[in-house]
Amino acid sequence: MSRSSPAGATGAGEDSSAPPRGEARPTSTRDRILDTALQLFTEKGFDATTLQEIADRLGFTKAAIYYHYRSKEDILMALHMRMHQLGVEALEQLREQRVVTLEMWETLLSSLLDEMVAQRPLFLMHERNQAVLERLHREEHDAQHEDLQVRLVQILSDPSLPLRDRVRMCSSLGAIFSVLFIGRDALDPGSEELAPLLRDAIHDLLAP
Amino acid sequence: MSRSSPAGATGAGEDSSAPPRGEARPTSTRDRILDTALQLFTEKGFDATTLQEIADRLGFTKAAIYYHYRSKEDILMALHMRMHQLGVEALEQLREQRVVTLEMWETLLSSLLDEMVAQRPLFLMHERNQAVLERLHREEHDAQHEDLQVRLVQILSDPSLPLRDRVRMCSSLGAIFSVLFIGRDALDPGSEELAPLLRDAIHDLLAP
DNA sequence: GTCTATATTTCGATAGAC
DNA sequence: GTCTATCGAAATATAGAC
Repeated sequence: MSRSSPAGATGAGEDSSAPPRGEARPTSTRDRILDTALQLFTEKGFDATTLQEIADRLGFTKAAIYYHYRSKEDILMALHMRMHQLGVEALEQLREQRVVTLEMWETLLSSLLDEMVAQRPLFLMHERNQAVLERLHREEHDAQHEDLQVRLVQILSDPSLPLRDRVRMCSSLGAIFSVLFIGRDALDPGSEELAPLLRDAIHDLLAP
Repeated sequence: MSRSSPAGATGAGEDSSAPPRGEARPTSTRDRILDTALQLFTEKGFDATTLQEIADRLGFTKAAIYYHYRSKEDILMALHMRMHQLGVEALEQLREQRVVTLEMWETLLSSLLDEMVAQRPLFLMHERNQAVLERLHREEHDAQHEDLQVRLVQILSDPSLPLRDRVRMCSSLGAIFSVLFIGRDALDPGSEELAPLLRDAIHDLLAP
C-alpha cells in the first residue's frame, strides 16, 4: 500500500497527467501493455489470456507488469475506462434532455458511429468479453458507475416514448454493432462507402 | 478410452437416440447438467464458471459430471451444438439458392426471430461467450464446421448483391440481436407487441 | 452413477536482488 | 523498471471404492 510506483491506488483510472508532451509520442510502457492486452483479450478472451503472454509479446517478464498495474483486472479496467470515456462523451450531447426524440437519437448514433469506426478494436474487445466485464462491474458499484449501459437502458425504457420508437432506436444501435462486428468479415469496415450506407439505413429506421 | 459410459467418444454430439419417449419428460442428468451450465455460463461466463459450482447447484459432486461429459469444454460444445442446429435449420431454407433476395432474407429473419425468442437463453449464452467459442472453433476445424457464421459471411459477402442491400441485411440481423440482447433490460422481450414492431422495422430496412 | 480422495498444472501475485 | 525465484490458490481431471 506504500509504493511510489505507477501502479498506485487509483485503481484503473487513466493517468490524467499525460506527461511527455512531445511530437513523436514515446508510448509509455504502461500504454504498450494496454495495447498488447487489448489484442490478446480480443483474440483469446480475458480469462484465457495470461500475463505471461502479454509479457512475452512485449519482450519482458510477467513480474515487470506488476510495476505498472496492480492486477490483471486492473488492466482490463483501464481498457474499459478508455472506452467508457468515449461513450460518456457521446451521451453528453443529450444530457439535460427531458425526452429523446428520434432526430436526436439519429444525431447521437451518427457521432457514435464515427467513434466506433475510429476505435473499433476497443469496442470489439468489449463485445467479446461481456461476461467478465459485467462481473467486474457488479463488484465495483462503489464507483461513479452510472454506467453507459444504465443510461442507455434509461433512455430506451422511457415510457413517454412509443414502444415502436424505442424498438427502432434499439434496432438502429444494433445495426451499427452488426455492421462493424458481425459483418466485419463480410463488409469491409474500412470502406469509405460503408458509413454513408449505414447512415441511410439508420435514417430509414428512424423515420416517423 | 474404453469406457462404457455416456461420456463416450462422440465428443459433444447430442445423443440422437432420445430414449425415454414419455409424456412427463424425465430430464436426463445429462440434460440437467446442460441446463445448469447454460445458466452459469451466461451469468458468469465459461471460464469463471467451475465444475464445482455446476455440481453444487445440481446437488452432487464434481466427479459425477465426468461420468456424463469428458471435459468442461465438452459441455460448452454440447450447448453450442444445440444452438448450431437451430441456425442450420433456419438457413436450410435458402440452401440451393444462387442468390439471396431481400425478400428471402426478410422471410429468413422472421423465422429466426421466432426461434431466438423461443431459445433466448441459448443465444444469450452464445453472445456472452464469443471469445471462448471462437477459440474452440479454431481448434476444431476437423469437424463438419461449415459453420453458421461462415455461411452468413458467405451470403453477406456475395458481390452480386449491391453493397447497400448487404448493409441492410446485416443491419436487420443486428436489429434482432439488439432488441433481444442489448435492449433486454429496456424492452420487455416477453411482450407480445415487441415481435410485430421489430418485424415492421426490419421490413422498412429491407424495402428496396 | 455418484462418492472421496488426490494427482497435476497453471497462473496470479509477491519478495527481493540488480 | 526489470529480473529470478517462489509461493499459494484454484481448478481440471483421474483413480478407485461403493
